[in-house]
Amino acid sequence: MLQIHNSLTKQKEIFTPIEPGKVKLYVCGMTVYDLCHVGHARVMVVFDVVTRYLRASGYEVTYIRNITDIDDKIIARANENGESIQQLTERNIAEMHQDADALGVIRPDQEPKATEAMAEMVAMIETLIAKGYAYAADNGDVYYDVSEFETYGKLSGRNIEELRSGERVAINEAKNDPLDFVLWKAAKPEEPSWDSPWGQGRPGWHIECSAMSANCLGEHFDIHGGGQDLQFPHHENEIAQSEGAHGCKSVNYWMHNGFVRIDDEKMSKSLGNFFTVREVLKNYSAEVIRYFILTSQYRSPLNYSDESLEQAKSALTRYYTALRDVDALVDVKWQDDADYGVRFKEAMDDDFNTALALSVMADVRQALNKETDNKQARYLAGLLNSFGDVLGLFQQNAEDFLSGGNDDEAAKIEALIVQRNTARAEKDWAKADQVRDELNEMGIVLEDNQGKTTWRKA
RNA sequence: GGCUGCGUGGCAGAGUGGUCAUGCAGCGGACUGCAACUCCGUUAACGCCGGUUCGAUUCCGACCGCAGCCUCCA
Repeated sequence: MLQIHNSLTKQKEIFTPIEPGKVKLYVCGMTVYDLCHVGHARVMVVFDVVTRYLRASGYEVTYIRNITDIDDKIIARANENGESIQQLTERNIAEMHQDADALGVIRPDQEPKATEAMAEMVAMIETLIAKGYAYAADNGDVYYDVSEFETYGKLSGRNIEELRSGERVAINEAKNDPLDFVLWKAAKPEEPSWDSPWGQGRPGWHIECSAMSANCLGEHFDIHGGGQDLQFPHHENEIAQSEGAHGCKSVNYWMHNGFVRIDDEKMSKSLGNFFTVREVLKNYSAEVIRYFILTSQYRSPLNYSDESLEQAKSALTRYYTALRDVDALVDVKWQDDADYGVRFKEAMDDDFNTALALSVMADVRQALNKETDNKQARYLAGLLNSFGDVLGLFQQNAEDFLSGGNDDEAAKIEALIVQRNTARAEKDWAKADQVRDELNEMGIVLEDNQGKTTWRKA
């Protein structure tokens, strides 16, 4: 039975969907003013695996991941670049898709954009005002009156008193209370704006997710995910908005993934210590990044380092080496496997423990390497692929992974291998080793197996 | 300051009241012309101090250290 750690209750709970057999999932996606970094990659990969596993478990999943395409940073960046907001956001959306595709992340069923949900947002704000949860200020802004929402703070484990005593609450004279948050911002000159009952303006950040999730999934849905940093205030405010406007519980299970860190510090744009996916891809294949992300449970911090990437690369190389020479059966389903399959399920059912699931796969790999019976070996390889489908691993041809995309050099490498094998046949070891050294310098490792020589990228 | 969470072997990272994680690396061996791959074996851990217990890395408490949130952030 699947258990999910619910941020709302801070404990693992048995997952029960609202509608049997169906799961409605909403994840907060990117604000598209720049390229994705490894932290964004983690969110995408984690919830990709959640979706894949739910589907493999028989659920029909509707997966929504929004795109924030209007906010302060976007406006600022577009101005800096001297381009339109649309140019900036469209380009970054394309870049994001490129990264996500490289990482083997399946596209969400819908990717709603904030700018395409203006009518829904305005309507929701009107409802909130009508119900007394929000007020229009003199300056044209509309604010949410936090004191009106009784359970404000339930997600982040705070109460209004605590928040009020915090040192960093910004002072804003238009608000009745510093804790109130903005639903609608009056337009400043030169800023993009939309019509509203409160004049020209644009939405606050939080309202878009309340509007779009309700729009795509309904007022009450199963799982809402995102990075841990969104828990407060973003998701807290989302609850206040959605539940205030709709008068019902909005989300059953809140899932928050841990941060990617560098030297024990959160990787973030504001700290400037981030690596974009694009940068990392120059040195490591996307699948290595994906494997690295899956080596830790999604709620744990994940420390980014070259060493960790190297470890992931070595581990993945061993899997592909094991898979390379076997003609895997294609119709193997891990769900039918009484040994490894059961252990894999137990791991994944326990709040998507991919780290533990990978250890099961390591056992399968070893069994595969030891297996002398060809039929059984083909089964084990198929099993490994079947697990890989859930984690989004082993989706490429083993040869392609191991050659590291060195196709242009392949002919040269093959020629050198022939040279070396000729030398070996003549027992000219000096010559054979010299050729191998030459290949090593090209970053190519040779493997002599059962009279056959294969190569891979180091 | 308030609120969360965390501290496991060289590194990464699961987990458990009393036999094993696993991966990377290391060491010894088999295989190999030598390597690589693979296999076999192997080393090594549970922040600190108390408490509960027959027994605690695992439960409880104090302490120390770290991170995150309280402001935009995945």
